[in-house]
Amino acid sequence: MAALLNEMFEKDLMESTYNPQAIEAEVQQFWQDNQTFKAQEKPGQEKFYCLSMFPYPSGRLHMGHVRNYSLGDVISRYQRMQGKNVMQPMGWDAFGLPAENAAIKNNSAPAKWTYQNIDYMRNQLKSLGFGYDWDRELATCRKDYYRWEQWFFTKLYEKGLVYKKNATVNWDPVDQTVLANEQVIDGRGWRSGALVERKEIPQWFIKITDYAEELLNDLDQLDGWPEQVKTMQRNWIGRSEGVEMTFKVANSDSDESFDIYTTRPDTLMGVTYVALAATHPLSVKASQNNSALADFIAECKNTKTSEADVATIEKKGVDTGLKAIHPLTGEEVPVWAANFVLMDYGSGAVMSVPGHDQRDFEFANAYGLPIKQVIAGGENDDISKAAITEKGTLINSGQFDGLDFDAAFKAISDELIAQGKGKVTVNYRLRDWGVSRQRYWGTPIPMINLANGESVPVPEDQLPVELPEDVVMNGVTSPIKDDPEWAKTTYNGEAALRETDTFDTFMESSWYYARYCSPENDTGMLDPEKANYWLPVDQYIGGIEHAILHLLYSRFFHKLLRDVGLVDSDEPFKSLLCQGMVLADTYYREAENGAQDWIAPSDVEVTRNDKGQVESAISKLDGEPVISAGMSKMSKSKNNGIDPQQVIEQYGADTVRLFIMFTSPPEQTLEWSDSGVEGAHRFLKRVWKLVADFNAGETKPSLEGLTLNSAQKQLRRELHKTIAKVSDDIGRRNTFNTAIAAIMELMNHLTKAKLDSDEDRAVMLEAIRSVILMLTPIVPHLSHHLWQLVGDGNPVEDTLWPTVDESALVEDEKLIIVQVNGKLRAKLTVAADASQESVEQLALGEENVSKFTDGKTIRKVIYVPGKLLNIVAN
RNA sequence: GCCGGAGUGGUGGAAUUGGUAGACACGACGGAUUCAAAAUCCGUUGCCUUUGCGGGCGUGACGGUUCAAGUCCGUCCUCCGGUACCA
Repeated sequence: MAALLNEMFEKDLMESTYNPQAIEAEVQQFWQDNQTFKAQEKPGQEKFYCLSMFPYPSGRLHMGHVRNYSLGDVISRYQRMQGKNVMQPMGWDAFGLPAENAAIKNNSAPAKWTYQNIDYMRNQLKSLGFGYDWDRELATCRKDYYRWEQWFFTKLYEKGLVYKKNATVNWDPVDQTVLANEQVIDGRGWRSGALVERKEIPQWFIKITDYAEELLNDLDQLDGWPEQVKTMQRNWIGRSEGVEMTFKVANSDSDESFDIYTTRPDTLMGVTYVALAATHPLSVKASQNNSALADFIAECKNTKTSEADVATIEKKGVDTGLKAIHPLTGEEVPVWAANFVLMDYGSGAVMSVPGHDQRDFEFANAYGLPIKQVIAGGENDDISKAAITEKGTLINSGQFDGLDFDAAFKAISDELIAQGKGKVTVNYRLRDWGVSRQRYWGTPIPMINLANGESVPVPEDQLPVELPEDVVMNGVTSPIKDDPEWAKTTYNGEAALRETDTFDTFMESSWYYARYCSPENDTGMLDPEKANYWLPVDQYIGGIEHAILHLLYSRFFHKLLRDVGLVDSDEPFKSLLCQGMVLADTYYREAENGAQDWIAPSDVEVTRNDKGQVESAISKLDGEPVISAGMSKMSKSKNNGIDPQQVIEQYGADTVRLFIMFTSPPEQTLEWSDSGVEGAHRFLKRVWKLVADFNAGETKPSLEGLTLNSAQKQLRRELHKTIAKVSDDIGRRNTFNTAIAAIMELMNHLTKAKLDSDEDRAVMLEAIRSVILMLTPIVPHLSHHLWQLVGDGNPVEDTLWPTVDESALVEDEKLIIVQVNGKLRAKLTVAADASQESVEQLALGEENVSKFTDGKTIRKVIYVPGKLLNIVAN
């Protein structure tokens, strides 16, 4: 008797309270012991490679990571339940600037800081229950990873895809160092405070422009990518057809000239001046006896390098005194130096047509340069206020008058070609990829600089060029640049120096997805057989902020890998999902100096009025009011980060995952809400209770041979409608929020259902099992545990997704919406096979319908079968 | 500046192909339970109007197409992402 009581007590304990901490630890142990997520090539089975963008090991996971990886895990687990052979790996994008900054701050080495962070964050990922194959883990700062990147770069060099040229950087003249754009604040170095200058230094480039056409065209085959991302990439690559032509300099002794490119050769007769970059060789030469120009060139040194800055600065220029000869008219036009023309882009010179380009128009007005109209503007023919930028018919263009854009393009380019002064070309906005960084914590560039000034790749047998990890950061210079010994080497018996620059960290993140297929391979960059089994990635998930650079570089790298024979496919990522940011409330107080003192949302209490609107916010610490500043991205600077760890400890990983997946659709921003988290937790408790209540009964009857009443049939219809919707939402639409809403709706029906008869219990068991299975990708710990109680004896991870019973969906009645002139007037329930006439008859018989049709003529009746009837009357 | 995206109740969001605007959830309000509270359960909840049935209005702004517009078109506003060395 005592034993029985004890057993009942235990059963009761097990089933009446939801204790996520205990369950989650136990289930995670099960996955580890059973190697549940170890992935192996299985040629007979359909594979699914699901990849989330790997994190930078910044210290702790933030909510953006949790969101990204929850999405990836839900998709992985769903695909597994579709019977696919799923591989989901994880690793670390471990090189980068923050490690150097942290090392300087903490007086330690970037490597040590990085490895500590990786260890901590790996545990955090494990506590969230993500189904990764940890055997494939990689870190890009390990030499067994970056050695292959170095090897690959030397291959690209041999193929002629790598070259060296001068390029502009942000130079801190006090610290004598190169700064990232991020390190330039209001034009000054973030540490030294010195005014930052533009400086040209030699750097390595990879010829991504050789692949511009293919990178553009292959976007068309990426059906699984969001249209907006493809559009952004197309615009970034920026293919244009135009004319390249040569302008000769008039008043020069030698035969000087410069090239310009234009997509609007039709406006050529409207050129009234040309503009050169301040650092263009011709303007530099002209400045030798022109002090105003020399001053201007010096001033332009302080223009920042980022495009956003260049595009928004006040447009300034100085007359160089040079004259250029118009290639067709032979007229002389003034040559100006301008701060908005950059030497790094194109030829460093542009033709200016103030009549038909708004920037040129404003510049011409500011400096009193002539404006000539050569395109008829139609309705908008007034060029006194603005340029006419639309295409149109040529005027004031001599022999070309009357031509439209296409005809003018052809006639003018033909004329230039005939005179040997120009040609029609295709141009790309895309520029070659500069991969040199003057920083320490990155992959050393495997090149050797010889005494004669030439550079050669490091021979294969000397790879990897190892980055020393045990270093001291002085806060300014890279330790490998500081160490006089590190660069010393020999080449063909002669003393030489290694390159001390390191790669752009986008290099490492451009091929990690392929390395996961054979992470331990030490005889090659990839194992082609394994790479071709898994690649391309079936689903890639990451932030929209990577829409252009990372994704374009990875696509480029994949084509390079293909062209050296390492992979067969053309594209790395079949489908792409871009998730939005995670926001949280922000609160502040004005400090005495007027600055904003940001207060953590967890320290703030909000009071609401009886409509639920926020009335005031006070600090929990001192009870004094604080100012609410709305939602913004979780960040240190706004002190509004929510630590995933704390939420996991309080509610469990399943609650965090459910809240994140439920609150917003994946592409949108997600607004953190503590009460929303509680709501998610409440739902899981209701699921637990439903299963516990069912399990308190003894029987688990099968539906087979039972006759259901209409309420039971209705419940089964709800269940199978839900299965259909959830399958579509997760499998096709990636709208996990509506999938969860549908399960919640079903749960609201289930908690009201009876459990009196075998039939009731049979229907409920089917429903409970389906609910658990549908929740498995989202809340895998709870589902695993509940499946042990009511499942079929196999682990839930090896169970297939529930299927829709079409026969349960059949409805014998339909709801018809009745409108008069497009306004809702009645709702009718009719037999599923009712004819249009009978529906019309019924509708017109409704008092609330006839009220609006009486005394009017029915002009038209629109009937959408089984759905809607609209009576048009006046 | 340029490229891309978003804007719907008090709040997050739903409405999938132009066909019931507000599913689901949070909050708020009312009730049950409780000595009391927490937890839980039940109900109400876009705004205005109406005893009720109902009616009018309503998806950032203005205009248009349509029997019908959150959804399509045009013009604009605000916010967010990217802008090549943050990752």
